[in-house]
Amino acid sequence: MARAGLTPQRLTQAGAELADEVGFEQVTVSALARHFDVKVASLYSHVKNSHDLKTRIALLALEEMADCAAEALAGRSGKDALTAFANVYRDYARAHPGRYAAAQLRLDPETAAASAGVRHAQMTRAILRGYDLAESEQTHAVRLLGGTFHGYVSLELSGGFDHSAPPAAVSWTRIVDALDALLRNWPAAPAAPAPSAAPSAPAQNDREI
Amino acid sequence: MARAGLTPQRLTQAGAELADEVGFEQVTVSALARHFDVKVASLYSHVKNSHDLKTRIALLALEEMADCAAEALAGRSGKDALTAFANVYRDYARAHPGRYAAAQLRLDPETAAASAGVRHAQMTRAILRGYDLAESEQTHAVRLLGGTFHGYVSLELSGGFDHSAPPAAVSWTRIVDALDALLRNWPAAPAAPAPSAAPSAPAQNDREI
DNA sequence: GTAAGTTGCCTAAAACCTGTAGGCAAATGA
DNA sequence: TCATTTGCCTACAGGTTTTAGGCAACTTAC
Repeated sequence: MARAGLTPQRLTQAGAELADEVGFEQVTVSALARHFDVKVASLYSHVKNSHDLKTRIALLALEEMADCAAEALAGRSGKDALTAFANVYRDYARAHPGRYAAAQLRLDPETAAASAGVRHAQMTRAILRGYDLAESEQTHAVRLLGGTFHGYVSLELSGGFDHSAPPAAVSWTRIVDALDALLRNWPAAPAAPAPSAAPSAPAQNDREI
Repeated sequence: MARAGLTPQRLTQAGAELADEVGFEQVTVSALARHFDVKVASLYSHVKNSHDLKTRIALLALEEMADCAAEALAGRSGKDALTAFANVYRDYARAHPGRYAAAQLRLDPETAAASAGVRHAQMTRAILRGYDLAESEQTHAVRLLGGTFHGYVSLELSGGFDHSAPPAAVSWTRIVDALDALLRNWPAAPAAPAPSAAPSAPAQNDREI
């Protein structure tokens, strides 16, 4: 019988496309086998298991996002860079919701460390060079940007902004403006507490619900 | 034979607990049946199907989060309210990762409109009363806060901050500080573009990757 | 060109999850 | 007590995951 020409790369690519069409959750070894018109068991020579397949799709998505971001950042700095970076993030998620969901897959530490997620974080840090932040504040700012971009896009994709005005794109622009303003006027860190002093701001809510 | 005393409520509650133990993804009708030491088919008299079960867990989580937030907000305003609200959000997610994941389930519009998610959004808006924002900017600010809180917590839970200093709790505090500063110095909206003018800032990246 | 070795896809089968249909027994209530 | 409702059951059909082992199609070496 003719061979289908399966490879891990082709499976990953097809899996990514399938994810964008029907959602990352629906990407299954069976569905992929149907797509290649091949028996399910055949795929197990190319990917270890279902989780391996999903991980490969996640890594592909992270790679693509980092590539887009790198291209968008080239030659830009300051607010221009921040805006370009933010838009790449949102545009990618909207164009490729399945891959974007894949990129959110929790990777085991070694895989994550070897992924393009690291490049992404480095680029976020590079953007901050256009702002005047103390070294000790940079990680906080990186996490703020990462969290905000991811959170906003994630809420938008899940339909959270669908039924209220204004359109999500308008808020997005204003939010990037606001983050730019925030980075230019980053609040001073509070004085470090004396070593033996009680914590200055106890958690306000740590009870079990 | 003795009856197990199943009800939709008990199933939902047990499902929520199971989600916190093994992850929302792993909550299945079968697993729940095992928990009650009952045959799988028996559950289908109480919940319509697997999706119905998950939706009920999501609604429970949204309800609990809104209750916690309401309690934390009582008697507070300004930065105090912002901090309390933010901490409720993060603390709930850390204490109940499975329920938190459930709360992210995409609900159909009617279900979402009837859920406690609405209350949550109203509380966010209430917090903004402590700041001096133009009416037209409030929705943007609500979306910024929602996105940032959700995004940060989501990244933290998925382990994104595990392998870098400082601890996630430290950045969290600084980020809430920064958001407070931002809300107190919200940047002016740019002048509205003339009706027939070209868009002032074309998207920087809308190509297909 | 052909024999040997490798690779690729196959069949078969076990285990688990979802969901439907119909049945019997326990609870309820007149 | 008898009829009805309710709750959990058995049985079954269909789908996904994963392993084991087999044969045919490629590749390579002589």
